[in-house]
Amino acid sequence: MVQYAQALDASFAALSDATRRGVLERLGRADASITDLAETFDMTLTGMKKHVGVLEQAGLVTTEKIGRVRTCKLGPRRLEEAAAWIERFRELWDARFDELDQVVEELKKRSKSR
Amino acid sequence: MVQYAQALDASFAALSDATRRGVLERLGRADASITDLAETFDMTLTGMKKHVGVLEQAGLVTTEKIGRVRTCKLGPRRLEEAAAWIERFRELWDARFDELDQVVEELKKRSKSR
DNA sequence: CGCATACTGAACCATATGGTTCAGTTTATG
DNA sequence: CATAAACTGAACCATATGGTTCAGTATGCG
Repeated sequence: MVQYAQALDASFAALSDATRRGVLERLGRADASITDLAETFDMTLTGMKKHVGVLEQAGLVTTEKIGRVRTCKLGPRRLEEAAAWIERFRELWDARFDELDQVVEELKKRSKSR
Repeated sequence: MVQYAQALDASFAALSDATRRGVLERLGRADASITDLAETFDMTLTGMKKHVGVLEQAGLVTTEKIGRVRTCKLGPRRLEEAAAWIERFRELWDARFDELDQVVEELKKRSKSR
């Protein structure tokens, strides 16, 4: 259960940066080298490499170095867990709000009778 | 579009901590005071207050202080955006993998004809 | 070989994060 | 009124994050 939590930590943390979300979208269109990505997001090679490292660590991206070039591509579908967490939580959330809706209805009735 | 990105940053960042995810789940069951939450997660009041602050900042939680007690409850459904981003991305992801399947097929054909 | 390309690693920097303690303030309650 | 409870804010700490520069290493190409 702890590992599961850590995986979620890593996934959500990886998604919490706009540049990294952009990289994921970019890689959704086509594989790219570090240089490609660095240029697209106007950043140094070193900086982009760190972002890719974070994504790779989270399992969202895989990379392979062939010759001089490291090619980045989308990794296995690690977002399933994150999506599942949100989904599970939304159900809970909805249940909670349904409860609140009832309270609101109750208040409306009361204000009318005043 | 920038605000939208920042909202996503905040949502995902808020979810990237196991304690905060736990707080959300806890609040899904019932509203709670800072003291309640601090005890549940074995943490100082001050520490918990910071976590609640992060969740509130991200719009995932709202709080109201009545008398001495600040009551925390789930906020408006801010996770919709986050869920939507992941969902949109998953479609892209699936498309990408389908595409790759096609490329693989293409390569198989070529290698046969060579 | 010689040079350019593509990446890598170390070091550095400013700021953020996750936590603490300690010293208040405000609000019950006996 | 006195004391306890519940929170708040400031200060501090260690570590992480997001970025840079600089100095390499490894590879491809003419």
